[in-house]
Amino acid sequence: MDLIQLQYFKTIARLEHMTQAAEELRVAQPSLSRTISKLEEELGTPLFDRVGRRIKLNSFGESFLSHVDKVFSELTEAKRELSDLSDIKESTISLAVNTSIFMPDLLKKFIDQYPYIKFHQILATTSNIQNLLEDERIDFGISVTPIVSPEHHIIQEIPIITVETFLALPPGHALLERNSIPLRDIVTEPFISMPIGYGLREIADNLCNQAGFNPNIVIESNEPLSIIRYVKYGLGLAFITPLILEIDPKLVIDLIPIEDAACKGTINLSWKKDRYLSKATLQFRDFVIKYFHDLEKCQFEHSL
DNA sequence: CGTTATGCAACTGAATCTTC
DNA sequence: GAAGATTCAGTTGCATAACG
Repeated sequence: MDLIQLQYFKTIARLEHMTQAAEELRVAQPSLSRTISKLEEELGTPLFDRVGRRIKLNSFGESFLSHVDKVFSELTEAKRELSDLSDIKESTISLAVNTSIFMPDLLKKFIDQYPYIKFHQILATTSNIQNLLEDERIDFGISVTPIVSPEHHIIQEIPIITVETFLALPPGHALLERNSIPLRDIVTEPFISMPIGYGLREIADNLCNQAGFNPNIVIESNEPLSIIRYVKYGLGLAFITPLILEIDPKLVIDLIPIEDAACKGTINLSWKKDRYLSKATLQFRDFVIKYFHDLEKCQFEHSL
């Protein structure tokens, strides 16, 4: 039994399709078929049920897969640990986020301090972040809504900053006279919004759902600067967090608090418990916590 | 027709043998 | 003992059979 066989097995178990697995693994389908047959022969039990021209992981296969996953997980951990020990400075940290507003500023400041660390960042929904962490395909998740329940035992999640969502209004808008606005008063207003998948969109959708309406989104953009410009041009209202204004001083817009209680939330940092964290990832985690601590302090001072 | 399994030839790499 | 040749087991890809 060797790692190639286990790698092949893992792929077929995931896809439950021999031809697709062969394509993904870049080997000929017959070779893959033969390799798995030999593995099954060696284990003394079939790992897949052949139903007609379909193959399906059976109970032996499921049991074996959980052990194979552990083997690969151990090897990955070992590689990372050795990489640390040999002081390899080419560390890469992978992240999945559902809010990217502060990422350029955060990463710029981190890379200024740790220029040898590289990043791989993807945008993901809250539930995708949870899956990616569980599969160890990312080191950290950053989300504007909690990704797991507190009793979840695989993922560790900590709130790193409290944020309040405000309404951004165009200059001269009638509602600017008010000190605060209940959501029921803006049911018919047009909105500028982040696309689905972004945290701010999740927050906006949740707020509107709780207030009992679907927002009339006239423009979607994933660029905060564009959203603010559209609002300034009077094309609609937008839900935004003042954090964005702290990070980019060029952005100036009138904000009105929302009366509904649900508009306050936290940005959360999450990672997989019991996983070996390299020096680079530990440095990053500490940096993120401090970054948001400073940002919150700054936000608080401005509000005084 | 699409998918998996099988026969066969070619290739690969490790072990062993031969030659110098 | 080192370098090249040979052997052999295991793996791979191509062609194709079997199957639904």
